Amino acid sequence: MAGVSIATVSRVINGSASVRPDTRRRVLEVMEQSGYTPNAFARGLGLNTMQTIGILCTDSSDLYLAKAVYYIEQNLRAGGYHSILCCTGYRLENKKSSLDLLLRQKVDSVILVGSNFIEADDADNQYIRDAAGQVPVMLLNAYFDHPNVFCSLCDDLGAMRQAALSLIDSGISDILYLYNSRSYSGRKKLAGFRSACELRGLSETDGLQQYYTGSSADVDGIRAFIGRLHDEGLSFHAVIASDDILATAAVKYARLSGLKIPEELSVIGYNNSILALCCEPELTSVDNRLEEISRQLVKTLIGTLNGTAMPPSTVFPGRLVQRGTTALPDPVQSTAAS
Amino acid sequence: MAGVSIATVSRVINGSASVRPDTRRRVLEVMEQSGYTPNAFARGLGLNTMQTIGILCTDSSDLYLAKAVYYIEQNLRAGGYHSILCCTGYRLENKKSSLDLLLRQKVDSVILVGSNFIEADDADNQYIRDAAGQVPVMLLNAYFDHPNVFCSLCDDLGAMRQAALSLIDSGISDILYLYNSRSYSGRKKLAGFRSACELRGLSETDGLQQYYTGSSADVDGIRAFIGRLHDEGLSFHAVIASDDILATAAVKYARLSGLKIPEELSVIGYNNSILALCCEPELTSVDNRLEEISRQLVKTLIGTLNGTAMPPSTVFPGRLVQRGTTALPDPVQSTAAS
DNA sequence: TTGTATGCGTTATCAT
DNA sequence: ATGATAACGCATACAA
Repeated sequence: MAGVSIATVSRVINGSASVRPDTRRRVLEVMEQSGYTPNAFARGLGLNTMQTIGILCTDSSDLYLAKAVYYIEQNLRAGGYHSILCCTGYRLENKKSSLDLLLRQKVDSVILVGSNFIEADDADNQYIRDAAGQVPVMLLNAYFDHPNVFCSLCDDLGAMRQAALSLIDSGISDILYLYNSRSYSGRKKLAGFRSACELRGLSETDGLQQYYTGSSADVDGIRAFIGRLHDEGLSFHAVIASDDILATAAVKYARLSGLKIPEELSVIGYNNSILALCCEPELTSVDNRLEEISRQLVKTLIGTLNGTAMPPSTVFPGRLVQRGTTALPDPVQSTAAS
Repeated sequence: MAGVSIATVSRVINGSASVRPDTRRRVLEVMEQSGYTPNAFARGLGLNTMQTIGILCTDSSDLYLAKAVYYIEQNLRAGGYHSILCCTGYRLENKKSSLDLLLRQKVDSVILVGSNFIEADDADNQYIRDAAGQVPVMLLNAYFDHPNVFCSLCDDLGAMRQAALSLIDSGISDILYLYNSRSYSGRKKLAGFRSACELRGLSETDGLQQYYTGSSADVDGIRAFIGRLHDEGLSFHAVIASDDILATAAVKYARLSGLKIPEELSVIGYNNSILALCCEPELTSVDNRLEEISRQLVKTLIGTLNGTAMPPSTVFPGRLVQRGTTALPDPVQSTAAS
């Protein structure tokens, strides 16, 4: 002790104005040379917060989710918050128990990364409503209308519709839509594709909307799946995929079938990930503004925690980044993957 | 309160044996219907732990590091620990301050993911020694000999040497070694390549060891870099890369130059990542056993925290997974990327 | 088997 | 401007 009471030390730590400059200096000096550090647990107990946010995601090794987690963590830390990560997998029970685990740990908020947390059957979303009763619940790229639930997302429907319209208007009417997720976002993308078809009067496209059930890591399996579709008589001159990896597989399919890209087969992916650049030719892909929606999410969160009223939902437009797998007129300027 | 003292409640929570079954039942019942939850902060203060591990990594959106973080988090949670993630970037100052941040948060241990935390100048590693004075420090795929520092890693040197030897013994002596990291692991891989060259009497290969300084996300830039090397007169019939993305760029270079793979150019990557499967043809790549070393790391950590003596270092062998970019004799069985 | 009482290291309220 | 002291909610040593 530097001849001063515990209360004054606390005031120095928290930068209270009502402490004489030389007293502050003396205390800081002792703290320095004694290597003193405030006990975070005691602090947490007193303040009822340890400035920690729970990040839930189904699989942080997924290309897209990993980037999202990265951006979120960066922004949170810049805002003075710690990030506790929890990968839940895709089973509802695990999502629930993981969320509970975080709430018991008394995080200040939970961020649900990716739209896999919004179930199609609304009764299954009760766990989200419950959580919102305790802390602000943040949704990245998903939408859920409920008090204390905040969303930051890309207009996947609009972006996918625009991508499809671009292809259709360039003269291709037999487009295979390939998807592998029925999450909130997955449903929106599909709806966007359908919307484009309707707008252009392409009504009989059901057979051209194909759901791939296997692992998305099995690129060759996806390629074979596309090959089978063709062999079974499906005719298509373009593939729009809900994810770059599906699109990559489509490019491999074309190569192994001797189809020229984009002359005989156009391909559009989604996410504008590193995979788009690894492809040959490089993939045209929809950029869904992951960095922006992540930043906005954290901004909304911190505002909410500070008691500021924040918009319950922020939507960003997508952007089609054209590269070598399409030959669209009036191409958007190509940019590096984010 | 269910007619019982606070001490008994605590005993019930912690599963003490000395509490009558019907008392326990009564307490649990009240806890259930009142929605009681133990306060994690108070618990942390009393026990001096919140069962939390700090995970440090330079960039959790990196393909390799993201997978590592994923495996580690899975194993930690299975062991009853929470994971607090902190992405530091590549600057030493930020690594130090991030580590301090975690220690002040009173994590039970820190895990340094990837070998970017071991500096070439040993004086710069003092921050690791300091940390080891407070908590066990775990290193994933790096080596550092110091009390209370534990390592779990792949024998990158041996794996890379074996990969190079395989190529050389198949008759290719002009191999371009392409790398983009001088981390501990990066240095070991380079040493492995050099060792193979020495073993086979290929002494004049300095010009064939090329360091790429640009962003690893710039696939086309890497491809162009390789093209320049060729244009400047460098002759090579194989490329061994320290990372799958560099290898992917080499494959693109070959395609755009009209070189047949593997007849005119063989390519070997490293990490056996999803990129290896996205390539056409698929990449031969070194599997560095990320899942195993991650599991071992957490096993060692939990043992240490439980007071069990654990080996300071565990090394796993690498494994060459042969695919379409090489035509090696006696091929190892091809498997899916992990 | 159960209850009482103390300590954990802060923050915050109230005096001084 | 500073000190004394009461929470904060649990675990635990000790008493019963």
